Amino acid sequence: MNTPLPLDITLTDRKDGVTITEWVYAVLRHAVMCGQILPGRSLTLRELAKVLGVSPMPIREALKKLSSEHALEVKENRRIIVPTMTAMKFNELCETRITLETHAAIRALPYINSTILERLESIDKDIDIARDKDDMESTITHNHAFHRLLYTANPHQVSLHLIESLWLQLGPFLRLSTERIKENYTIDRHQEALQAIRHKDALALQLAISSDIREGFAFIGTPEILHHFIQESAKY
Amino acid sequence: MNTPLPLDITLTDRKDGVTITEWVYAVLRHAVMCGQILPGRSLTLRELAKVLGVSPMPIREALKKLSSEHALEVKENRRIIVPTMTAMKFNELCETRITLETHAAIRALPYINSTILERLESIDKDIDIARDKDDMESTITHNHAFHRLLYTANPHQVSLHLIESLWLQLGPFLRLSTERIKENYTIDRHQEALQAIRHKDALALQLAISSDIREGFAFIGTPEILHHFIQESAKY
DNA sequence: TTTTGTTTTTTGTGATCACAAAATGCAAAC
DNA sequence: GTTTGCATTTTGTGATCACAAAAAACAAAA
Repeated sequence: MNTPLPLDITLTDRKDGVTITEWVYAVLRHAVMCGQILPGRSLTLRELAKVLGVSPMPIREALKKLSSEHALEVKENRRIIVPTMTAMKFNELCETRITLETHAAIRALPYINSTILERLESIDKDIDIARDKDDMESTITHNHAFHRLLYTANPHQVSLHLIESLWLQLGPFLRLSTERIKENYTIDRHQEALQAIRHKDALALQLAISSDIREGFAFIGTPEILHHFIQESAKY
Repeated sequence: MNTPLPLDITLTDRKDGVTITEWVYAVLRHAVMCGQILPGRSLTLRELAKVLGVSPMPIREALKKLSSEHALEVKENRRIIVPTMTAMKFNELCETRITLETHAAIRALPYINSTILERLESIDKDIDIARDKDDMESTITHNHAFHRLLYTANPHQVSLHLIESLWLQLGPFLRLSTERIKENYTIDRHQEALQAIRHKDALALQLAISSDIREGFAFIGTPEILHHFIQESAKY
């Protein structure tokens, strides 16, 4: 049998007016997004209910919601697991991210005013601070916030939830990159993106975003390293 | 108050091994996809439970799943409705469809063999037959099957469920096009797509798919007509 | 040691109920 | 006619329970 592995999940406070289901969803989503649960780990209603201190019902709804966003996977036996990964699927996810996010960025460009630009610059500073402190969880969160703010500048935008679904599917592998992210001295392309926004240069923005995404997964290095990561995660 | 409008939904048989929730989901999804429920219509657990002859529980799960795919919308008061539409949002949905589906088609192209090609040709014939019989529901279903088969030729494909989410969001407006689809003598671009596939011509395929999608909504004609449609649906 | 068959436990599904919040219906007042 | 206030009904949420299927644990046989 597999080791139980005690499920180290970041619990937040439940705000007023938030239903239990919504809170459970947010907690589990954050855990997946930040790679706190390894691929292949199976999740049961009663175990999570115990860990989060609620009845199985809200867990059920939250797990189902995450499953339909492909953050989790319902297997044939109805067991719910964090999806496993293949090198080809990983590549598809990255390429789809690039296609969808450059699309969203370009269509948001006309709506970006000075207020939004300032907030983007502010978030970019937060990312640098978090990275300097080697705070992985915070770096990921702020990085997502940067992209999210950019795309939602378009008030008619419909693609964010598609994009977030891709983030969720790649999430479990962000943890595996923790060790390598330092040695590789990864730097993002947000400065180039901001510059492109200031000049209202759609082509430059497209280039910046696609480079940002592609280089963000450069820690993978070679297909061999990715394959090693996948094998590693499959042990549990 | 609004008229109750008796909810005319196509009920199918429930196969063995399919859970009640899955069956309810399939039925409601098909209803939304084919525009059998008008935008703005609010759906309640107990009403649907009565119509489908099941307990409220599976309805609850199915509605939640459809909501997280943006096929339905959970309002602030927790009431679940078929989403309303704006002209700008409609446009965004179409453009996102084009971006995502051309991406999926191009990445599927290397995997299309003669077997798949034959099945695509077969489905295309089905579409023509259904259209000749003015069978709207069947035309829509076969058209989706054509696109779905094309994209899933790529075994590593991850974008289909994103694409289907867009189909679901546009679904409620397919019914509104029923009257106009005949007079406009709409024809699809599937022949061009098949030709491009035979020649392994990615650029031609991209053009065929994007034209197919764009012209598929040409019945909208002008923003004024779309606006009229939206106003019309808002009455209920 | 490995395999096979049987028992026990745990699992998700779905039904039912209690409850607070929201929607509705209806009457009195302007 | 229109608005305002209150009583009634209906709503989704979440807890609890029964149940069949799957998983796990264990025992007997090779």
